[in-house]
Amino acid sequence: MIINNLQDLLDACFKQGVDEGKWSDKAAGKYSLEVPKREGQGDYSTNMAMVMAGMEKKNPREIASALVELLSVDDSMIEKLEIAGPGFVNIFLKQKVWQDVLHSVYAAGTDFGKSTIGKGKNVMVEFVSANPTGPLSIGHGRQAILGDAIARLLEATGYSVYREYYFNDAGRQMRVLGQSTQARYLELQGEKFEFPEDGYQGEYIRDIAKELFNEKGDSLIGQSDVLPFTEKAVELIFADISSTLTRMGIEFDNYYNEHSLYDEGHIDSVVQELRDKGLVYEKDDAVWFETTKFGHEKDRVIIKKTGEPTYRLPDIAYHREKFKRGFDWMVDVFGSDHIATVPDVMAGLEALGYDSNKVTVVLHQFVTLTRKGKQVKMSTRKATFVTVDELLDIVGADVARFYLMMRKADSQLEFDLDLATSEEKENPVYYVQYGHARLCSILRKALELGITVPGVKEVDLTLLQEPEEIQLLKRIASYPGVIESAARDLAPHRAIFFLMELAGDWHSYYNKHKVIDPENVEQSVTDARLCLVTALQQVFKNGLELLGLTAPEKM
RNA sequence: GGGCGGGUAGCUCAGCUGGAUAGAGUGUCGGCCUCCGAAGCCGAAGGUCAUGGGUUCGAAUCCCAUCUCGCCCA
Repeated sequence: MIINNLQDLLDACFKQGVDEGKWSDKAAGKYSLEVPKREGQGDYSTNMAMVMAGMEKKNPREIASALVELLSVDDSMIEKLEIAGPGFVNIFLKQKVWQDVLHSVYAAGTDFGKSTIGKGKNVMVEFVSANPTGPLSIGHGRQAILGDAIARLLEATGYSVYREYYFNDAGRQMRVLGQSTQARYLELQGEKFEFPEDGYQGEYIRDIAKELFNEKGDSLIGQSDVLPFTEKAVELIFADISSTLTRMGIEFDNYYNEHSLYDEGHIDSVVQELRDKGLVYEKDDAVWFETTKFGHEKDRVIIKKTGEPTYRLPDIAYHREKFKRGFDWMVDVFGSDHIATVPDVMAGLEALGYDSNKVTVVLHQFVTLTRKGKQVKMSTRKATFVTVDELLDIVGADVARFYLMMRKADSQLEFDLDLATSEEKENPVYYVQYGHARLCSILRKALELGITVPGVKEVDLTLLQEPEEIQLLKRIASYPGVIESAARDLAPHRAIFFLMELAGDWHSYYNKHKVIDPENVEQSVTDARLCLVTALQQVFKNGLELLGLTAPEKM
């Protein structure tokens, strides 16, 4: 990559300065090389002179001019050097550097943008992990898309990725689910029924009851055990969830049942192990874990006096299993309402001798849904929510995906249903996809006119020198770095922003310059531009598909 | 009361390890199709980066305090 080459050159110059006694090595690693925000400030810029000025007690501009002297030895990349402002050294590169980017795109093809920084490492991404109590809500949808996008980015940077969905189909929550289903079943047949006070009121419970009636008739009327109701509900709800995930293009490698932690004795063994290490004690008939030994303010109960574990215990046990299964890195994608469990799990893992730094938790804020300018309150229990399925019915998978990964996880995400459902509104998804379709359209046009698209080695790339062309080439060149940074910081929204910027550059170019125009554009220029178009199409496609979006050829 | 996250243009939000004159989309206003697709482009207006201190060559970014919104825990 261009910036890497330049960084190497800069480092070499810094070292040379040290060797020649121009300055000390105190600033090593402290200076940076970045892309200036404004036009006219170079393709790249370094603050090295300013960083050193304080340390060396010298005038920054003097240091800058010494640096410029060292840098100017290079004549392969650098066109021009400037000292500017308080002591920036602005570096202008030769056009050829940008034009040659097309060679990289052609050579890499569908792999352009991918890297190998994660090669040889196994990472598990745990996400969604919704219990089977109802259809996926928009909040789950955000998590599903975010988790999947993170997984895709990690794959693109060379990691071996394993997607896991963790769930619990036992306990009080499930009993209430069964009771709710039973009540609807009885109601359906005109029998007396008692709806649980905190039961699930959604319409889907009635559907499950109907299904149960279709299968079993009235044979369950006298049934006192709720188990058959719970089981049917779980079965149907899971089928519903997994079909929703499939619609969004999400597949898991594994569904991990919390219950297996009990069956296989992992819960007991965690308690035993903590006890052996003297980190557990009994008080008020409950079992406590001494989290204060890990810097927490108070100890935590792990087994209540009823004998039931608190949620912390299975969470710790589950994560210990992840370690035992040999993952080098574990990424957990949770809603911000799970924040409280995180420190406890981390303390548990430390207590058990594992390195909790290998677990990264991505917490995302909630999705607020607005409809006709008003916020829609969401609750699974009361069923006052829009499901992911309904959303997909309305806007389709591409729009849903795009919107749900457009924001960084830390920000609340406002999903305006009116905007998303209106077909007249302009939509950033279409803006990007249209960019791709437009490229395809030009290539179709070339085909119609009998113009063959030349290979990148057969054209004169120096003919790509319009400012808009250089801008596009720079944008293309930045793509691999964007993907790398998005993966490193688990921030898919950066890839989305890249696509919007790429589309913006392309649409502007399109409106100003013609690719195919035999009367006004030289054949050699058309050839070079067709190569640019082909490369752009590749980058659009790579970027869209990397994020699970489609790249339509026509719209 | 404690913890976490947010507060940047009318609205929704970017802004990466501190950098030069603050960014996009949308909305508003004004232009552009005899021309490869107008789901597009060009231009204009719009800001005390919540507030007050601090750190330094330099702060939307880091530190402290305050206000405020959301989530969680007692």
